[in-house]
Amino acid sequence: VHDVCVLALDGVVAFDLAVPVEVFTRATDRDGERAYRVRICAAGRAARSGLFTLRTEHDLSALADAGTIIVPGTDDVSQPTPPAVLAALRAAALSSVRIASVCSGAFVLAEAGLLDGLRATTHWLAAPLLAARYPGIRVDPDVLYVDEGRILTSAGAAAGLDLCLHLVRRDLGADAAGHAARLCVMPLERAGGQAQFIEHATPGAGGGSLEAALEWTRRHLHEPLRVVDLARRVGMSERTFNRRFREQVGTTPARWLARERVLRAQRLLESSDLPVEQVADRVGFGSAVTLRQRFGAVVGTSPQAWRQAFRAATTPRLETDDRVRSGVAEVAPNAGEYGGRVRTYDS
DNA sequence: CGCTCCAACCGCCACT
DNA sequence: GAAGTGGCGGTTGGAG
Repeated sequence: VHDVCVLALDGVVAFDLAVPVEVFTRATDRDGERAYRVRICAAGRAARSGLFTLRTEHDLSALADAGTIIVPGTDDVSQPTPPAVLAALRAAALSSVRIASVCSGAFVLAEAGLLDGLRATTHWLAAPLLAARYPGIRVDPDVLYVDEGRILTSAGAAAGLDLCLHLVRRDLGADAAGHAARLCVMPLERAGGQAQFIEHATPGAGGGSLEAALEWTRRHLHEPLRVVDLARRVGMSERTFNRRFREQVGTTPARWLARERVLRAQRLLESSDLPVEQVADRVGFGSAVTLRQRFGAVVGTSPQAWRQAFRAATTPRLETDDRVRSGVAEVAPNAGEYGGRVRTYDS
């Protein structure tokens, strides 16, 4: 079982802490078994948090054998992180562990020197401060999360949810992530590159929500779809449709569409033996070449490699744990839409 | 890998 | 005047 360790610092934001705890404790693999072992650890086994103090069974030594470390935000980024915590994080980073921050947790990673030279994000309010304090970090204040492979950062708390689901999708596949998302009653799983600001459609106002249109589109992914036609379907000009789309979804129609097609393809690869050529066709990509290109940008690996890693990770019951972990590490060493070497998408 | 072509996107602006 | 719409055209980037 993949080992997730959530680090509780003094002043930890309860919501940031709860999100990974809930997502990872509920996520299940294909056989319905819990896929993660989740621990909360804190220096001295205790952490203050606003209205309460949290006591836990694990101290910082738990970081040493974690597969994934999550660092939630704290309420005061001007407070220096205890040296012992920084040391434990640095030591852990030397292994193959994956480290992710939520919200202002990015400041802790930065302080530990783990973000130098990397792209990263944090809550939009704190982004300027992060950039000013650590010039070596390429701070992107506009995205929900940044995946640099072994190091991931996410924006405000709700983006932490998107980040956790993203990790589940990398580890266990699109189906498991979709299931986890439904447990959270998430309306849509958002891509990392989406804007932090999304104008929420006020019911009844103006042209109305695009949600129905998105749903229709998802059901017709396999058809050739052009933006003009989608706009016509909802009775808007292409120009207005583009505008509404950016406001409500946080990205452009074509990018959203490509991502939806990739996620559908990912599921098909997991659940069927269809050749890549046919998978491409079924999800509406013009060719297998196009599928491979887009798939790589989103998932960080090739369709064929994903299928094999997925099979290897889920079929045999014995030794599943190590295979999940190492399989992922091998397949997606720098995965993600925003992985350093992977072609970036927005921005 | 490089080339060509065209859809997609977006700034600008006139118009409701 | 404020707010929203949509057409135009230039640039970009994706598909083949």
